[in-house]
Amino acid sequence: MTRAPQKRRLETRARLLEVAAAIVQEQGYSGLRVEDVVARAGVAKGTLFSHFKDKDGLLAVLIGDEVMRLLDGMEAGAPPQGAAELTARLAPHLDYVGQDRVIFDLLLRYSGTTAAEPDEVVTAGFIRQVTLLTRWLEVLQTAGRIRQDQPPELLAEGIQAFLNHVLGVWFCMEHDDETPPAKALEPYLKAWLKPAR
Amino acid sequence: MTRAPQKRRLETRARLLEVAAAIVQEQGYSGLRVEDVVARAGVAKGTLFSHFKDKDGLLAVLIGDEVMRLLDGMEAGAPPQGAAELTARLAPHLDYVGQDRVIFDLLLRYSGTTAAEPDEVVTAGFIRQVTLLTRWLEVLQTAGRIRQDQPPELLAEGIQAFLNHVLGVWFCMEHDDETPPAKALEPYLKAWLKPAR
DNA sequence: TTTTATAATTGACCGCGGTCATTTTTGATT
DNA sequence: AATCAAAAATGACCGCGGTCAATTATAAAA
Repeated sequence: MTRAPQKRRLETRARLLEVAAAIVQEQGYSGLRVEDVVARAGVAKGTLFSHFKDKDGLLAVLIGDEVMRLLDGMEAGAPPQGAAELTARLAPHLDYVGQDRVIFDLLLRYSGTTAAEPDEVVTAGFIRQVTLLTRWLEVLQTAGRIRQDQPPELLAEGIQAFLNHVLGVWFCMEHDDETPPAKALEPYLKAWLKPAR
Repeated sequence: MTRAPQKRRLETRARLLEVAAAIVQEQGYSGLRVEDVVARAGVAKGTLFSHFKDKDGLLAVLIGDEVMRLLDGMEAGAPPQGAAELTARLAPHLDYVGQDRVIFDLLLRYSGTTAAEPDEVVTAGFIRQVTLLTRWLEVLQTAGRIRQDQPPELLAEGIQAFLNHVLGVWFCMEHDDETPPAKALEPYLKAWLKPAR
């Protein structure tokens, strides 16, 4: 008979996340070192890896939480009225992911998965985002403001592809180019959602 | 006055690449360890890092070469006659990249760059692929077989986005799903290139 | 040939993520 | 209280990518 996780353990886990979030706040995602986290949390290194599969597993929870918060904001507002407005609604997401390559890499690594395990907040976020997009697109389709010849799921996943594309280009440019992701996304969305005969 | 790289140095570099390619052949990209390469090449570790920025830099050359070979094959054949045939022409690329996550990650990291440095074969390959796609799409446009309302460059880069998308999903599935990237790509291409009013 | 500046190479060393046999804590059982 | 098994935590240890001051090889200058 296996026992449920005890209170003390959950506290430790919470403290680890708390400390990690604080360090990210101070030094950015790329500055997060496992040794710092465990030191400030007052636990041994092995403990961290008993709570999270690896460093990415820890980051996934942090980033997943943030994505969830962004999605709360997106869901709260009114659905977009047209293809152009869609870009604006996605801008917060692009801004967040675009600020640090670590976020982007991690989201890419997990964002295609459909099976959601307890800790996989990232995966859950991905599913939620595609679901939200699909719902929006359905509305736009019935309103006749975008193409109707494709299922909304396909269109939604296509938008995901474009999101990642413009972000990938953004990071490869190393910010020489001053075209922010949100701006770069527009032509793709316009062409992708344009009504077809 | 700086001197040109000497013969001996070039030989060392060539030997490193040779050995690395052999090890990849035997154990796959993920099995490549820097220590093995330098051991079999008969040089010190530091030497490798004077020839390549880091491990990825070495892999980039290997993978870039392979991509170039694939592109030779693509350019040799006749251009595709329609949107559907495009998928088939891209299949070799998808098969190659889809075989190992390391390849995918590395190509993603570099594939957005436009500035090509001497060693950046990956970048050169990316540019060449987009150029080739653009040329094909131009032909298809004048033949009236795909949409004409968007510049071929945009359509080409959109295809890149879809390529990466289906590959990303492919790797996240960990091969539970039996839909190969080439198959998954089709609906996106059809919808993306479909003539619009 | 000797000297000299620079190119090329070396390998001890470091940082950091991750492991695992061992120890400590905990909560149920007698 | 004493005993015991499972859970949790520990920290010495490892693998491996990457660095850099020191050393050696090389080609031009004197």
